[in-house]
Amino acid sequence: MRELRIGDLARATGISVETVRYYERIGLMPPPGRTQGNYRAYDRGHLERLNFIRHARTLGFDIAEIRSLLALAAQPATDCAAADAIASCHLTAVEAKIASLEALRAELTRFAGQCRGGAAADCRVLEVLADHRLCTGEHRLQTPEGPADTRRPAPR
Amino acid sequence: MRELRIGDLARATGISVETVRYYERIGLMPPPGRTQGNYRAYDRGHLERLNFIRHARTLGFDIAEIRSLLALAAQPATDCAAADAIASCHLTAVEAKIASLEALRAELTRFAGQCRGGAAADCRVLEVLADHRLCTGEHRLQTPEGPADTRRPAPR
DNA sequence: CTTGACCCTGCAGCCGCTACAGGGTGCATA
DNA sequence: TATGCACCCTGTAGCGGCTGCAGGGTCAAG
Repeated sequence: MRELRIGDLARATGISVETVRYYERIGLMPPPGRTQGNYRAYDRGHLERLNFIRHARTLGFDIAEIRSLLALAAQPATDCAAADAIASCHLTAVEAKIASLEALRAELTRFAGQCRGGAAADCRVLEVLADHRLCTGEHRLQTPEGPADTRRPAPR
Repeated sequence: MRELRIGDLARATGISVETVRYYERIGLMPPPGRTQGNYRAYDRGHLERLNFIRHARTLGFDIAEIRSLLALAAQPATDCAAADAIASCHLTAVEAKIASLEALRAELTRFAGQCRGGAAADCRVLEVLADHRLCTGEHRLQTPEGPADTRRPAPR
């Protein structure tokens, strides 16, 4: 099988050339051999490793986790429990993130899209942001009697 | 009401002192007045603005969105539709993120926590990462650094 | 007069890339 | 042989949204 240039590797995995070089720089990919013209020359092992990395990134594992998983995969005799622990821990984190985003969605649906076309002074969105207690269901305008913007305008 | 030091503002909003200074640096907070000892001196307007920012960040708005929302809030006469559009757009993004995380969770639950205590060579987690097609239900071993087999290289 | 809490500026680092600039290589075509 | 073009190289800087630190200044209490 022919040697692979970095662009071949990129096309084969869907990872950009710059990112492949970045992975090498941070030690996630081993430095490949070089051609006479100083081009990186990859083999099938590199391709498989990069695919492994891509799959793991797609699943949301961070670089440190991937490093550990690669180390475990490189030693087939070790106990698999460590790999399972990483995955389970990651699953828990994903579930937590989903929960917090769902809470966010609940709050946003409470006021987004409720525009009645009025002026900003009556805007439900801006009201809620100005006084977060409104999120809990109350509905009162917070703009004080004086103009809300006695402060200087934001620079820039 | 007394002037507020940056630490007072931080305590009152739950935003760190460093972050308040950062918001000033990027023009999200207007530069406050200074005391004789060159301390920042904030007033109630600053406190309200910072609370607005915190609420918006809590809801996941990014800095650019917050800048727009603040600009709209500062001009009570303008049409509120713009604010509503920002919020609705953000809601859509949140929903998309939830959907993609749920897909992730589905994949992860398919193999995380299935450790039978064996060696890494038989590890379901590492198998899946080495050959993502396994996610769809197949079950065959493929160590990433292992000897080249007859599997064809990934297309694309 | 000293202690300690607070404040100041400026800059570097985090993560995971991404995007240049400024040059070299390799192959097909005129 | 010359030319063009796609590809490759190194190095560096930037993104967003902070966070942390060094090395100093200020201020009120004891």
